[in-house]
Amino acid sequence: MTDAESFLAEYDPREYPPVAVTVDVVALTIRDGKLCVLLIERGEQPFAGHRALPGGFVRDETLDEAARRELAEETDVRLVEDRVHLEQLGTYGNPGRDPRMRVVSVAYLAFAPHLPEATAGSDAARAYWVPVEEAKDLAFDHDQILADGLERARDKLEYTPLATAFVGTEFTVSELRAVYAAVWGEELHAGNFHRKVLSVPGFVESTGGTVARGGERGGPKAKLYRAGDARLLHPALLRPTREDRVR
Amino acid sequence: MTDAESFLAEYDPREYPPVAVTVDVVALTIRDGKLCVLLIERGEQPFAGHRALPGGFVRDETLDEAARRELAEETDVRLVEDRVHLEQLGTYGNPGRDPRMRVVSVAYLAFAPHLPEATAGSDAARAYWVPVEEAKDLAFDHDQILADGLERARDKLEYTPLATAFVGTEFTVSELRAVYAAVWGEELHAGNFHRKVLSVPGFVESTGGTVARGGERGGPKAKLYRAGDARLLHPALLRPTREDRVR
DNA sequence: TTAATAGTGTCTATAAGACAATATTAC
DNA sequence: GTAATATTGTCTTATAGACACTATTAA
Repeated sequence: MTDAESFLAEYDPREYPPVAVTVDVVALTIRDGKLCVLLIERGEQPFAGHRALPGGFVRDETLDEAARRELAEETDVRLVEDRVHLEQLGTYGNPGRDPRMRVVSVAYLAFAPHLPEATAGSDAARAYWVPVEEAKDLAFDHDQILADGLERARDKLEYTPLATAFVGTEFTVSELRAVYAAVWGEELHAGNFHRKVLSVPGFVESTGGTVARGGERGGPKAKLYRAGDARLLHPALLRPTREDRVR
Repeated sequence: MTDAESFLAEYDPREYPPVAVTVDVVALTIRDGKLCVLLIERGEQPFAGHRALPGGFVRDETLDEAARRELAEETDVRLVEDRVHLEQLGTYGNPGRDPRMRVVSVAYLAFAPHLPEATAGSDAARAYWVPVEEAKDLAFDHDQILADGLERARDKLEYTPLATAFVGTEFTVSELRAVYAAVWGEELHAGNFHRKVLSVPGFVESTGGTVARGGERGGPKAKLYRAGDARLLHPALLRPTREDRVR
């Protein structure tokens, strides 16, 4: 009798039915100033024809590795390897969330700088970026997972340098402000934002350079920055109008 | 062929080995001014004789229900049903974290007001509260899970009214301050803390009453408060000396 | 009375937000 | 030039933290 067998013998299989473990990934990026999520089109039942978050079974690997692998299978591997921030979001395991059997899904949240159309992966023909406000009626409980992911992203923008994960290695303050605007869904005062970002120790550091040319319709050349070494923003960049979220 | 069978037939069982799903609970309370965690003594291999977080297999129930059930099995059910705050902490599934087979554990974090010695549950003889600084060398990866739970607790005290989950339905500002001191591991200035707590809308509301008598060694009778309706503290009660945690 | 604790007042430095002003650049 | 944008300045209000102070109560 192996360890695994004696372990399994401890319980009645009827009381502990077989469980499958999957990972699902909420991958977020910003395209054309809009916050977008990576979705796939389901071909089979259940939820055939519906859109869903990319995901799949966990193999002989860590959960983090499984999430990174699933993401790499749907988008450009090269980009995914380097600069994608990946963190665990939560685990969803209600009985019945998958009609076929008990499936416990560990959801991950990924933040990526502007990515090209997802066409390089193996299943890439089925994967595409969708503005988050258009991502409705997803398969399984993926509407809930997406909602939780968005809430997490909005929160973490406040007190972590996460916004820098959505831009290139060098960026302007305006680009960073556009990230906050896209994720929070509201415009921010340019002047106050600028001063605030530069006042947080370790959030950004100057490269000394500037962009090659000003904006499309005029304006000075903006200075370039890179991400600093801060892991937490202090003071934080709090969202305006928290009142509705407080009670 | 049932749905489950066809589902399982999609993959090679050698590539997707069987997985067990468990819940583990980091249950925290405050006893004698110290932050304590509920631990059990393991009787069997592996890690026989080691202490571990309470936990067990997920049955035909939600993950939340599983966590609540496991907690109830180790402590007083009546108390657990009402006033315990329970939230998902994270999921731990590295291959090899359990030497017997692949086990994915969904960890939960529980906050409870001062609880009696854990003696009422079925396995209660093995369960006891341990000051967190003495909870070392736990089984499996439970040291890491506990560390993550403590970090989460310390963070949430800052921007949520979580501290009220550690005290009774009616409490004094001093009792609340003792919670912060125990969880953060540092004393807080009584006067500033007092004014700050009362200034956060919805954090606490006055009951109109006071305690029956002052402190052991003198002092006025403190006013009593109950938890307010705020779900987020604004402004937050930030920990002092964040510098070391920022970089 | 004494010591301990609850609760308030005050002052300073920092931060947030409103808003104005200046500077630079594409067209 | 004109319009757009980057960046800085100023002012008001809110907050954090240090510290002093008063009030109340058990022993």
